[in-house]
Amino acid sequence: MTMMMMGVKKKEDYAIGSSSFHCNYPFLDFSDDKGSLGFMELLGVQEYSPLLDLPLGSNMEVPQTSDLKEPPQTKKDWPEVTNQQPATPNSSSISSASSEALNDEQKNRTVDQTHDEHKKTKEQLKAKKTNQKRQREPRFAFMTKSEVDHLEDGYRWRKYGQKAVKNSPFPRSYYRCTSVSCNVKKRVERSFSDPSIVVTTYEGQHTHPSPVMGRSNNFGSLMSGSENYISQYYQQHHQQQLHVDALSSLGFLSPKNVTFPQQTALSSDYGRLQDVVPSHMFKQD
DNA sequence: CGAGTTTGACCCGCGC
DNA sequence: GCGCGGGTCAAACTCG
Repeated sequence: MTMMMMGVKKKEDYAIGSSSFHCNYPFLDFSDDKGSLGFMELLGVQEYSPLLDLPLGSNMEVPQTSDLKEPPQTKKDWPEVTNQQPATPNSSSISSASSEALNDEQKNRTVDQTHDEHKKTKEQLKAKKTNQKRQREPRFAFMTKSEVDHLEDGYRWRKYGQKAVKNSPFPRSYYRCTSVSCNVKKRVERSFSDPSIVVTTYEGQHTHPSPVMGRSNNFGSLMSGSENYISQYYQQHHQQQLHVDALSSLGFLSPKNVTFPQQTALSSDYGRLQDVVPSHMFKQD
């Protein structure tokens, strides 16, 4: 699907909520697709250094950087959760109901076994922690204006947690890619300062193609459409190869097919999608 | 019945 | 050492 089929409108064509911040990012219209998204605005892409967990390309224009909940952190160990599940889920769980049904001997045995398992797991984790320098997966935060929290992006996700965010009425949801051996995670949360903004943070690389890419897919369309814009953005910041790698790892674009237009094609107001997409591609009302 | 969600408990790092 | 907050686990639950 192309950008034209998807429809692109200028921001000023929309009035969403009470948001009043200035934005130079593309505004994508899904209204002529059959999906339920309606509209979605890509507000910014934030990349994080895998080593320091600090945002890269810090001069990127993001409306409200405080919306990106990743605090600037120094070298901090990154929890190594992938493939570190307890070996025996059943024995590691302590259920009061089941414990009551057991006699004392069985209870003690079960508890001992449970403790052993916990101890084992902990020791294994500890050993790994001390022996391995853990490295963070690259992370990218997408700020989008959307009516829905969990945006369809072409991959299947399983929610594994939800936490209340401090100083925010909106919870943060944790998702993991459902594909086996794929450890990509993402966090989704709404901005406290502007509830119409959804901040999606991706972490890791998909080890498989998108299961639904190729079919009519809203977010896939968005990313294929906005990849040009994003690529150009990073070209401006001399990080094109890094970002191409990153986006391709997320399944958003194919490095082979990426072409960078001439630098001169970019105006000083490079953030506008209008500047990177021929004007005839815009749907005018 | 399998896949996905909910949710309380737990772990861990960090700041004080 | 302690409390707080972020992140994850996993049993219970829901849904198709």
